[in-house]
Amino acid sequence: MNSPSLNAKKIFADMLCGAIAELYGDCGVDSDQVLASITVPKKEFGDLSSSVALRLARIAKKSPANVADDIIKAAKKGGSLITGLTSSAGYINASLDPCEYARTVIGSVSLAVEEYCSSGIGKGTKIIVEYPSLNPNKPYVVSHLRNALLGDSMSNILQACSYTVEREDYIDNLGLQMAETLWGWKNISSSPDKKFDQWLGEQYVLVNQRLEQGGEQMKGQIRSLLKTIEDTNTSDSRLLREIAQRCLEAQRETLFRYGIFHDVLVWESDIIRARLLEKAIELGMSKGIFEKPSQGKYAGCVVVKLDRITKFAKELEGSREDSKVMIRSNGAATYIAKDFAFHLWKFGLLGESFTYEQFMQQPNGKQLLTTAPQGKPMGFGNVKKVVNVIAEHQAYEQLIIKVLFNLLGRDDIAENLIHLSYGMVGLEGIKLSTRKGTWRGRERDYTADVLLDEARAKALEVTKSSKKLSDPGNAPAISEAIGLSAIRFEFLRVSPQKTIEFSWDKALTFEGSSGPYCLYSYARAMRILKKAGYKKAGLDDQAYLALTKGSDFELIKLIGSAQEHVEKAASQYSPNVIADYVSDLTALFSTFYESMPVIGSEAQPLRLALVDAYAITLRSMLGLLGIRTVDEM
RNA sequence: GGGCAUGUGGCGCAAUUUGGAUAGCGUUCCUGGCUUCGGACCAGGCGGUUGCGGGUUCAAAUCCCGUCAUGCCCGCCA
Repeated sequence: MNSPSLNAKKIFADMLCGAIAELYGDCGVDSDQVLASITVPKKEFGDLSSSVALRLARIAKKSPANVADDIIKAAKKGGSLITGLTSSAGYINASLDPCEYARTVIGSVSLAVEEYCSSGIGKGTKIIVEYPSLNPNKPYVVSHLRNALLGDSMSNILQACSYTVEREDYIDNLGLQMAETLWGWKNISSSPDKKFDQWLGEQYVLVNQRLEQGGEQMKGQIRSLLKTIEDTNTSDSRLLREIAQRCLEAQRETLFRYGIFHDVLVWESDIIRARLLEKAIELGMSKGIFEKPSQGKYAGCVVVKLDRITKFAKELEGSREDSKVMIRSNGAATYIAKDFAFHLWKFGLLGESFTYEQFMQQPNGKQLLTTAPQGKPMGFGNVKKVVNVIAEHQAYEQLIIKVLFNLLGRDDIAENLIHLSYGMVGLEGIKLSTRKGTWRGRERDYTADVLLDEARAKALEVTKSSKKLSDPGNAPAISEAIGLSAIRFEFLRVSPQKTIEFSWDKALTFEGSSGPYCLYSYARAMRILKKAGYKKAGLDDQAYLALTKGSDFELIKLIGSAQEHVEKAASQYSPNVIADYVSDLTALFSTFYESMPVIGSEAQPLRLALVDAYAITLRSMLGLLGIRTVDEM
């Protein structure tokens, strides 16, 4: 979809460039800079504004105001869209022909419908988004939810930009946490009496409580379990995979309720089994970036020396060690080694490697696949770009992976490895720990399940007394959608790198800039269309003459910039750009709604088409946040 | 010791990447507005030395230097 706002800017930029070339020749201000100088100003200054004259003032040795006037005089008309240029305080302001621009915007929306907000910038590029990679031994709590929602929304946004997206979830089924979980399974006599992930998470807390009370014997048992689960042929490792499987299925129920889906699960144990790790170590040895010291501190280990890096020197300055261990002296791989192997695979440097089978059918109609020993190759991986949604406290580890690619001479890959880092979620003064069990609050558990239950319950209080529902029986389903919108919006409106002090009450706010307000706005728009018996049809040019230069045109301009916002959200890896846009859009619609009657007005055909364009745009932008609209509430 | 992130009206955020007009939005508080398409609403008002100090520039929340505060990280844990 071509962006109407970007097209308008380009026309304006071309006019400016022509004039600048004529007046100043090759003055060092190129067409990209001219385009970048154009913004949407406050409406009293016009529809578009360029600050390029301010920049040129020095070169031209004139005041910015004179430069602006000269450029306006020299500018040739570039079609009928831009009707006039004026200067003010050195800025060059352009006015758009409202009817023509409205025709472009409304025409584009009604032609493209659901595709209206999408962009082609990622066409032909495969990309992996990995999220949330929660260990399969606990329920989702609010802090994990941020990861899952960011990953889901980011995937939607990249898809809207025509990237081919693989949604991947890494299942960390080896390691200490899982060994502890297995110990609990074998030594604490209790059987699951609730949702399995919740129950397993509670067991895990019990194990940790016992560990704190000491018990060298217990610690020894866990250490030995840690070894046996790495060997895929032991009964313990098979038992643990079953436990993990059951936990995953329970966790999926939560994710599905939140509308979060994946394409493939990649198990840590399969990385070992498929010999990715071995291949990675061989590659590192043969390229000379790994070494195996026979003496000194790292005797018997495989390490990577960090003193040969050609990038990232600043970030690693002052690190306490100049080497990172890949393989321990006892032969066990470190987390970083496995992650490195995984990333070599992601970028296609280790070939196909995995086989897959179906894990389950998802409610969105798509299969969820999983790596598996007796499956078949499916062609995942081998992508150009990787986005890892991982908490900020793992930034150092993510940096090391980039460093390893740098050492391999593959800075191109390092640049395409994106760590979508996000800040931690605090909870009303409590630091959430799944180990200590602080997610089990006094009044409630701070799990994603409970949060959505409460959000739905709060929505239901309002919805059940609503007189607007065509069928009161729909209230529960509508309330679930409203509750979900509140939560998703609350998490996604903040830029990822900020920490969130999560408040149960604030997340369930339905007023102001919030998910439910967006849904409410959508329902109002749908009501107008329904009452008017709106049928989609092309508007004749006469209908556009009813346009004013008030909130109707402001709304059209904002709708016209949807793609630009989607592209910005994608290139900055910031779903909050979409949330901000949706806030502005809904607020502007309210202004329009209050000040410009639709039904019965002389402008009815135009305004109905505008309401329809608004509804389509809002629906697809909310869709990028994973928020689904309801027609009534 | 070093690195990363954050710091913007009482509270929660945007604008910082690419310097540009009076720093926007939500909320709280105050004042108005429902015989007219949905009040989960709208209009108006109060509220800011953009942590602090320098520098660059015609122009700094934005760039540079320094500094303070908060959080996280620098393991043969994951």
